[in-house]
Amino acid sequence: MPELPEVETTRLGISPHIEKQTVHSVIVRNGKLRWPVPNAIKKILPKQILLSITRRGKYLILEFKNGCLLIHLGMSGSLQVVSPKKELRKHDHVDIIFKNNQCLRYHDPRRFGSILWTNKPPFEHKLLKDLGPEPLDKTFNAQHLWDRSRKRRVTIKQFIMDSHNVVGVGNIYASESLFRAGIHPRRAAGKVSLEQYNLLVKSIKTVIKAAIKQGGTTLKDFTGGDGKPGYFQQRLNVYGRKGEPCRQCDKPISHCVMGQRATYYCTVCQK
DNA sequence: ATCGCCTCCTGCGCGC
DNA sequence: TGCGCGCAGGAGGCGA
Repeated sequence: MPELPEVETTRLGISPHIEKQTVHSVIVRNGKLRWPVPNAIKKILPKQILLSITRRGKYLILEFKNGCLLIHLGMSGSLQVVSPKKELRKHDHVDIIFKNNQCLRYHDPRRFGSILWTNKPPFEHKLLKDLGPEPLDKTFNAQHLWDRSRKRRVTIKQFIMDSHNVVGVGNIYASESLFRAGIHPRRAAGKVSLEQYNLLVKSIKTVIKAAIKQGGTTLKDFTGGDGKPGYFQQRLNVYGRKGEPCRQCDKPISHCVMGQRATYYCTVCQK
């Protein structure tokens, strides 16, 4: 389950091999992702130069002269740059082969990810245009969350996982940052004070920065591709630790389901 | 406008 | 050891 740090690490890993390169061909072995992979890309992309790879939230944006490829890794997706001749694994659904004999290979067992094409500027695309700020941007601050949360009754956990409020806070980081901020995940977003949002924003930034740093050290080899997601290396305080002692107070970590998502917290340290 | 539930899919872990 | 079942999970879509 790639979180934002894994997506950013992926971007940094693949860019040097394929940026400014010309597409030779596209192979779609299984286009049944979250949405169908548009057949048109097989015609559109060849001979086009990949101008840049950027990121917005968990979307990778591959910019070409006449449009953009938007790639989301979903839960189990990954991208690797490999030799086009490299033996296929199960679930290697799409190859974008470049004239420098490098192949961008999309792998996704659960097929929750997506590969889309848009002719318009990418930020006008329906999936990108209403996204909230990047968590590490200065516009992501306590005032922003406080303003958006007035009179909102959704839980604070669901609120920070909503990409319209801030992008890149996945299920793991939501539990972890709420623990760091001492906020109970079930609190109504509208009842969280500005002061607490200040703590929460700091926590989110800290957790994500640490993960990006980790990702950079553990996922650097994108041409070989045996990297493990950064957060596996991270010391998790609550996520997946149901019944284990809280690292701050020793009380067993609690678990519940919120909005269909596993949620972990400490009833003593989080109010 | 907001909220809560559903859906896509496979691998894994658990129980027997 | 092997089988089958149930569940997790990102996030858009939809009905209430």
